[in-house]
Amino acid sequence: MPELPEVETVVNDLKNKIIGRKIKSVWFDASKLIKRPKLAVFVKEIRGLKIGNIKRRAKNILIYLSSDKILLVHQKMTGHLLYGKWLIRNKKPISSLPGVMREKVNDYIHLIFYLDNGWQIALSDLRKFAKVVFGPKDEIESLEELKKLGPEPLERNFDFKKFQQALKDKKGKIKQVLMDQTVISGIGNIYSDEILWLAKIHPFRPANQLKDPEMKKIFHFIKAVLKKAVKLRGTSVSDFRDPEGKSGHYANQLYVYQREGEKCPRCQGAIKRLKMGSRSAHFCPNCQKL
DNA sequence: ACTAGCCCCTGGGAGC
DNA sequence: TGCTCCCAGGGGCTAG
Repeated sequence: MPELPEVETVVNDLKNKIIGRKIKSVWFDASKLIKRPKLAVFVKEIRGLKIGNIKRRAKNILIYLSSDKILLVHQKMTGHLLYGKWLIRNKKPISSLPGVMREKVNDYIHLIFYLDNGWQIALSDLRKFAKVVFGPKDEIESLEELKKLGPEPLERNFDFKKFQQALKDKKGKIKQVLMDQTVISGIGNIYSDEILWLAKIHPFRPANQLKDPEMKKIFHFIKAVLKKAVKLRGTSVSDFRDPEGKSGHYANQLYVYQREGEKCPRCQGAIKRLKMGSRSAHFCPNCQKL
């Protein structure tokens, strides 16, 4: 599932490929992914727009277009933004790049933007959770879902004071607080598990009861883990792919995520998985005491 | 105003 | 082999 490092990878890759290109037309077969505006308006208004900058905000991808428009894409669980060439056969996109194996994810392409250089940006999504929103710049930027987002953990001005401030009054379990996009943006289930294991903090600890040194450790590993994951182009443990369909390399750096029953790399104890709401937390009960 | 929990969705894996 | 059931989970939404 794409978290900050995966989305950052996608944004950086797309920057090199599609800035300056024009969107010629659109194809789709799952209109539910396009939340707004109405389909007819979307198809009509996006045609001919030129791609300016591309930015990441939390796990959202913001594609700035001419005419002061923004295309917002959230990949949610299984969404991929791909750059390639596809042909529509029997209403399904088939890769048309010579020598490129037809990837499984291509069966799940539900939206294609045709560019003026003959290439395409495609949104594939097995579970159809992804979200696409298009509209005037000021309208998109003032969407509640963007405005309520917490600070970006990798930004230089996100210092320990800001982190402390963000955790203050948060009675919830630290893992859930780390994943709360209104507290800090970009962290999901995988990296929260890893951060807390490295910091030796039990995922169920109430956030506002953490001592300063503990908070410092978490703060340190938030930056360290996310930076390293960005460098390694993300984690492909479920099915993250970059725009060329390639996997990230952080998966073999994982210490606890999806390693239930395996030995803790630090103390050789057994890694546990506990339900936390509708999510699961992976941790070492020996290293991470409640 | 908060939070806990359901829901969206579909493939993969376990169990029989 | 083939069926059923459970699981993965970001975030929007609702009920309490």
